[in-house]
Order: sequence, then structure tokens, then C-alpha cells
Amino acid sequence: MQIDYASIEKKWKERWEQDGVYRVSHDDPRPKYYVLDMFPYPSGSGLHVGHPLGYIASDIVSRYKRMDGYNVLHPMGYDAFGLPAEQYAVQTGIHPAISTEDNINRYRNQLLNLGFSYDWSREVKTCDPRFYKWTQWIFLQLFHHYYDTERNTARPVAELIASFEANGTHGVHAAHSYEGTFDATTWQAMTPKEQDDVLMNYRLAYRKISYVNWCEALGTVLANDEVKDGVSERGGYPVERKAMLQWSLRITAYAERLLRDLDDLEWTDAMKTIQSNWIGRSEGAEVEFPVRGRDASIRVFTTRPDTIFGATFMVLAPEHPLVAEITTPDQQLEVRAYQEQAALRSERERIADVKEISGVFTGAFAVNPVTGRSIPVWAADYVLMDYGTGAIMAVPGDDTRDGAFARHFDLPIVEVIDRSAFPDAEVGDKVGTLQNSDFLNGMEIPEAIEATLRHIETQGLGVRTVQYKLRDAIYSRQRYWGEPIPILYDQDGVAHAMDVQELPHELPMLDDFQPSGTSSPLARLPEWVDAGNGMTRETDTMPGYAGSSWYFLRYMDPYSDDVFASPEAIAYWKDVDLYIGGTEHAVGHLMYSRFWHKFLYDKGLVPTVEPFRKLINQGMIQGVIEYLYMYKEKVDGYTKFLCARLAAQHPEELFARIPILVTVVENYGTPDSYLSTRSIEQLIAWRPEYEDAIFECSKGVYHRGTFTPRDGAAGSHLYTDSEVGKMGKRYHNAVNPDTVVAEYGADCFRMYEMFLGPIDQSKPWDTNNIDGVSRFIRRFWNLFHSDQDAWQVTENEPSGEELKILHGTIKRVREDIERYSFNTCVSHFMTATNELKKLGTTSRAILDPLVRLIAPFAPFISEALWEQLGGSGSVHLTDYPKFDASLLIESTITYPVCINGKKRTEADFTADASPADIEQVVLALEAVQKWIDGKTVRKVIVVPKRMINIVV
RNA sequence: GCCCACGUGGUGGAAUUGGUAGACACGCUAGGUUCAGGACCUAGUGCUCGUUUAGGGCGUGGAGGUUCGAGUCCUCUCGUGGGCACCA
Repeated sequence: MQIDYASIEKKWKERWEQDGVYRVSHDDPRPKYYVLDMFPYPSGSGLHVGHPLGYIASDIVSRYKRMDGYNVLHPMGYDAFGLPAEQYAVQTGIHPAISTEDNINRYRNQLLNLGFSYDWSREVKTCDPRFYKWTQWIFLQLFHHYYDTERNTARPVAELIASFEANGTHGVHAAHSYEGTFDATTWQAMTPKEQDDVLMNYRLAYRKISYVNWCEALGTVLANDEVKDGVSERGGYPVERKAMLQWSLRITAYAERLLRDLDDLEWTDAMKTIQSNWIGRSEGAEVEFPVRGRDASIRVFTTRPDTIFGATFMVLAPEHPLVAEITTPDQQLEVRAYQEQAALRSERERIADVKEISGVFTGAFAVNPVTGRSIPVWAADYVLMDYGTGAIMAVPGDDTRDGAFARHFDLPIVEVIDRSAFPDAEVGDKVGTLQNSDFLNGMEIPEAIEATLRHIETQGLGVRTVQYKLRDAIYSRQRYWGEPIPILYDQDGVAHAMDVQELPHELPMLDDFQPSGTSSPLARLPEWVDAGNGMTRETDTMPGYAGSSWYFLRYMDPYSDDVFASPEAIAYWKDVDLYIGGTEHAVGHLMYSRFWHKFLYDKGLVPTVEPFRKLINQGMIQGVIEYLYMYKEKVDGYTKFLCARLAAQHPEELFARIPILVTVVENYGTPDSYLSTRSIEQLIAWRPEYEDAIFECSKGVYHRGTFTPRDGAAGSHLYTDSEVGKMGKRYHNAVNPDTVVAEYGADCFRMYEMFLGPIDQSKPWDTNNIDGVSRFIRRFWNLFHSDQDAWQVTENEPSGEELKILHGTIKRVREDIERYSFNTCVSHFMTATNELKKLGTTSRAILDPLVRLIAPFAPFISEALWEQLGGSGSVHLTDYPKFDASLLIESTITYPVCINGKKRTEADFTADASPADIEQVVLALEAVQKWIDGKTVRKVIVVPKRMINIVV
């Protein structure tokens, strides 16, 4: 019995396309449901079996919801701007537009092969000018707005200008980068450039000189979430801190809302925790410490104002502007040397040297405002310029870092917390009572914090504040393949937004993509840079996250040229009901999208505060990685490989561990993976440069087609190292879904990926289990067909037992789809098929609903069977089966009756009475009378549907 | 170092959320069948005691606790994975 998957799939793919089965419109009376996949970056190596995992899950939900009466928006598109395409262009000279288009076409075909129910007419690409016109437009809206911290909403910059004209900064409550006050006359006296600079302090998209993550190798700056462990996330190149004039987005203005609104989202706790840690809210106070003998004061941020009596010195970040001002002449040289050294250190070195204590005394003293004592002011790089105020009051008695610093430089330490009642507590733990702290003595810490806050506020020493770790997002990229920033500069350097009519501001064609120093390749096009009228264009482009921060809105109305999406479409589709994608976007894409969405909400352009109501993070499908040990130096002029087990006896510096094509390895993925003589030949066929290489096995040496055994041993085992890790091109272990589909069919591939385990778990790709799913599909098919491939569905009345199996399965499958447990759904199908097979079911009344039930999982064979059943149109447009609860209730249920949890007997009860009924309990008591004779019944516990337990 | 999540057979994983642990599948064992293929069918399969049977004991990383009852809740501990990392 053979099922011709290929022709079934071809036929239905064409039919779906022709009939527009998955086309949707917002002009529809049904309730909407929006299922979104994180759109892929179309890389050169195509999809591997790991990519579709989330797409299969979202497709199942889409099909299920569609059959269950919803109007389902389920679109797909491409995140098409970005570094890899440009790096590829640098290497090959092929224009990114061309390679990207090729990659997109390959991706689309691969996705089509898997039978996804996307509305392909809504496909978007972020590199399409019709799309990025609106990316640029939203950027300009950010440019034209500031954040009103009193009304908690974005407001037009024009209103801010009006305020400045009338009252200067008086009465203005706006999120800003640095403090600065002025009055109306000062504002009116400013030059346009000076006014522009002031406005940049408030705009939500602004330009300023700031310390940024500069990556020399990539020739661009990177946002914080694009840097991991001091190296670039893409490519792993070193990143240094550099002061540059850059565009940024004021995401910090939304920090509080981004944090607070997490509560209402149906995201995993892990995801919410990552985001809230990234936002990093801490409550505390800013306190002023006057500098002795100078008209200056140092403002510090602290979360522990209660420890202020223990503040015995102060530390400023080396870049802190006050350092130069307060340093005494005799400390000048030393301080300047320290500042220079700190500036030169790369981010990576700084992280590596965390445990090294360094710092320098400025010679200046400040006054502790509560003790009135003079305390020395130091500069040290353990204080960061861009957190808090860039300065701290050091409390060596209750902070481990301050303590270490004090001991290292022999500074005074005052113990302000008495922790004697908590022997296990460590320095910095918020337990204990205050000591050596004047009016705070004897208080518990929370009480002392509150008392100190009141004190400093009434005395005018400082104010309560909230700090966030979240930083503004650097928005400029000095690269070619991205959206041009639609800004022009006049001769004075004042930034001017382009008009909406001038958008899209198209990316000009270029054939030299080589990065050049600190400016974009676009700067090499003088005729493009010159915008006429003495204006010049911004040459930086937008970062990778620009387009993806709002693409889900464009799907709602992908064609409009007048708006980013029509108000009608947005009013109907509202937000994403279910979003599926990987955890790797936790702090990048998902944070920026939420920020943009909130801004658009403030503008009244979207109806919801949050873009993604429910988020599921699919796990990664991992691959087996096989490594071979290669000598770093050539041996006698030859490349030499060594068996893993022999390599283990040698110092590891001798070798490079190189990943090789997994499929040439025998027993790959096991501890006994090895290369045989034959597989060495396959390896050479794959990498001809190793034709001359020497392979030293456990039992001899293989060289140029000849195996020379040692000590007369026969056979060669060149053991390799197996590991489970990422699937991808560089590990030579990527499995293309197309080949799996060609062998087993798309339905089998889909169900297999779901069957592997819970959607949110990572798991290795393991082809052993796929046969089990393939067998199931054949068994399922054979419920409908006899051994001779004859159609055997009858009009027989189904038996009660058959109906029970069917409705039990419908109930479980519906419930499990609703809780996104797709692996158990597949199990339910298997169980039902096994049971129905045993009963010899051929009844249409059972098999017809069964086909509809499985349709979201196996879209192709369900269409084929549906057609044979004589159903009209596509099975995916029929109703999803509903279960009849009455069929599931048994007329008599036998309950175990237990005494003290020990089962004693069983008793029959009728189903329509709840076992909780007194009558039932009496029945139970009678049933166990002989065991409870003479004992008092203390209580009777009725476990619904389970048992009756009598405690004596 | 701090925060979060997770530990169930030989393997992937179920367990209606405190109610018969191990569904479903892989693998394995035995038997059958086949144009001999990595196909198909049937039965068995947590560990252990018991000659087979009947039956018993032990079992969800470890140690305690709550409960008539714990894989599930609480405390401690060990292990794995992830996030953050001089954040004052």
C-alpha cells in the first residue's frame, strides 16, 4: 500500500493557490484571530529542519481556529535588510538586493512545500521601498515627538517649542538625556543650531555624541543587545567603546510602561523575567554631596540611603565631567593617566579585569551631608558613567565592591548594619538593624530607608528617584544594506526631517560595499549626499531591528501607499493573538516592537497598548556535530588527522577540532562514532583538499587510499567526537526539510516535528522516530482503504464504543491544541487509530469527523481523504468537529472505596448523580461496613470521578 | 556572584494540575509473514522477589515535611540548561 505523497501535495498546493483558500479580508463578520510567526532572515543557506518547528505549530493553530469559526490572519514575510547579505556582497561583489531576492525565493518554495496556510498575498519584505517608506515614516514621527513624563504619553515637539518660547524649561516635564534649564529669553536668543541641540535632548529619535559599541571588523556601531560578552553577536568580533555622533531612540522614556505592562501579557515567566531584568528598575534616591572648597557638588544615586552614615568616600566614573574640574594640581598627572588608560581599554578587557581593583585619588574632598565630615573623592572604573549619575557614595561597610576598594586603598570603613541576629547573612543583604548612624540607630533596614528618605527630602539634600538599566537604543549603522535615515542637514548642521511626500527615501544603488572607517559606504556618493539647496543627506542607515519593530502591522494592510496600514484594517485585526518565535529575541526585537507599538498607541494609531498578547517560544532543533582532530602544524608536509581517542592523550593545544559533514561518519551521534576506510573516502570526496592527508586511526594509518595496519591489526576506526549543538552550515549538519518531505511526505514531517516533544523544548533531530510517525500515517490511511487499496468506508451505524473513542479524542485534541501541547495531540491520533483499527471501524460517521480532526496537522492527506469521502471544497474550510459530552458519560461508574487511602472494595454508582451526594456516600459506607465495624468514621472524602475515601 | 527554569524507564516523552506513574512512540525480546528491504503482523517490555502461575516489595536526582493520598505543594541539597553580570 503506497500513498503517493508527491502528487497529493502538488495537487492541493495548486488547488489552494487557485481557489485562494487562505485569503482573508478585514471586511468579515466573523471574530478575528491573528497568528504570527517571527519572520525569517533569508540567509544564503536556506531553511533547515529547525526553522519550521514554530511555523508548523502556528499553522496548526491557524487551521484549527479557521475551522472553528474565526477569520484567521496568518501571514509570512522576510526580514530582508541586514549584515550577512552585505558581508556576502563584500566578499562576492553580488549586490545584496540580488542575493536577498534569490534567498527569499528559495525560502518561499521551501515553506510552500510544508503546506502552510499563509495568505501569501500579504507577503512583506523589509527591504522593499513600499515597506520601508513606513519604517522611515515612523522614525520621523519619533523625531517629531518627545515624551511627557507627567501625562505619560508622547507629545509633538512643536508643543515643546511653544513652551520654550513662552516659559523656557519652566513647567516642562519631558524625558531627556541630560539636565539643563533656561528661560524664554535665553531660548529666543539661541541660534537655530543651538535650538536644534536643545531639542535633541528631548526628541524620541535624537542625535547626540555618546559612548557606543563600535565594532571595527563590522565597521559599524551596535546596540547593547547586539553585543554579548564584549564581542559582536554576529561574527564574534571585538567591540570597543567609542564616543560618536549617533542617532538613538529614547526607549528609556517608556521603561516604566514596558515593565508594568508585562504583567498583563500571556508570556512565559522566563521571558518576562529576562525583559524585566533588562529594564532593571531600582528605586532609590539621588543625594547631593558638596565638594569642599568649591562651588560644585557631586550627585550620587543610591538604593540604600539608610547606609549614608557609612559613606566614607566617594567614587566617580573616570569619564565623569567633574573629575577634571575637582582634581587638585598635585593629582593632575596621575588622574589624567588613569582616565586615558580607562578610555583605551576595550569593553572585553574591562569585563575580563573585573576583579582587578584600580582607581585614583582626585585630591578633592566632599562633605557627607549627614555627618558633615570630609570624605575623599576617587575616580575608578568600577563606577559606570552611564548608570545612575556616574558617581557613588561608597559604603565599604555594606557593599562588597566598596569594601574591597577600601581595603585595597586603605580607606576608612564604618559598619552601619548590625547583622548579628542573622549569622548567615552576607554583606549587602537587606537584613539587620542600623548602628553608628545617629537617628537611624536600632531601626530595621526598610524603616531606616524610609526615615533617611524623609530626612534628605525635608533637608533638601536629595530626592527619591527610580533608575533603570535600560539604555537608549543606538539607531545609526554605518553600513549600506539598511533603510536610509530620512534626515537632511543644513550648512549649520541642523537636522531637518524629510517630508512624507519625499518618502520612501530610497537606498541608492552601489557596487562597492566595503565598510570605510566610521562612515557608511553611502558617504562615498557625493552626488547623492548633496541634496541641493546647501543640504546634505544623512549617510547612516537604520539597524536590523527597524523593520521588524512594526512589520506585523503592515500585514494587516500590505498595499497601502497613503498610510502604514488603513485604520479600518487596524481596527479589525487590532493586535497579534498568538506570536511564535525563539527566545533569542527576548531583549532585542520584542523590546523594540513593544516600544514602537506604545508610541503608535500614544499617537492613537493602534488600539492596543501591547502588540503581542500571547507569546510562545519554540525550542531549537539541534543537530549532531561531529569533530575530527587535525594537527595545527603540518606533519612532514602533510595535513594530519588523529583519532579522537588518541588525541585525548595529547595536549589539546596541538590540535584544531574541526566540524565535519555528519553523514559520512559511521554511528554518528553516538559515543562510538567513527570514520571507516570508506567514510574517509567520502570525506575526501567532500573536501578534496584532504586528498593527501594522513589519517591516524586506532589500529593503523590511512594515507592515499591505503590502510597500513599497526601490529597486524585489521580494520580502521578513526574515532570522531560527537556533540549535540546548533544545526547550521558551519557544523555541516544541517538537514534540509525538502529531502525529508520528498521521502516521507510533508504531513509526516509536520507531525514528526510536533511529536518530538513539547514545542518550547530544544531537542536534537533524530530520524529514528520518524518511521513511527510514517507508520501511523499509513495506518490512518488504511482505516479508509483495504489492503488492496480499495475504498472501504461504509454507511454503517457506529457502535457506542466507536463513538466514545471518537468523542474522547475530539475532546482531548481540542483541549491540547488550546494549550499548545501538539505532541500529545499526535499521540491521541495514534491511540484512536490503534483502537479503531482493533474494532475494524469502517463507518463514515466516525471517519468523516476524524479526517477533519487531523486536518490542521496533516493538511495534505486530509484533503485527499476528504475528497474521497465526497466532501465539498477544501476540508480546511469545513467545521472543526465538536464533541458530544453525553457520549462520553458512562451509565454506571465503578468507584474504588478506600479506607484511609487503602482500597477495600469497589462500588457501582449511577452516573447522573454526583458521588458527592449523601446517598452515594451512604452506599459507600454500606459497601465497606465490614471494615469499619466498631470504628468511628472521622470523615468521608469524595474525589470526583476517582474514588470515595473513608477516614476512620 | 545574582536571577529564572527544569530533573520521570534503555531513549523521546505522557500523567485530566493533589487522586491507579510510565499514555503514545522509538529501541529491545519472542513468534509469524514476505518478491529478503532500514517492510508488515501478533505478543511482551519500569526495577525486583517468586520455577511458570497467583501474588508481593520498591520506584519520578537526593534528604526531610504537609496530607487519608505527593511526580505534582513546602524546606534544604545535588545536578543540568538559560538570562544578567562592577547596575551603586
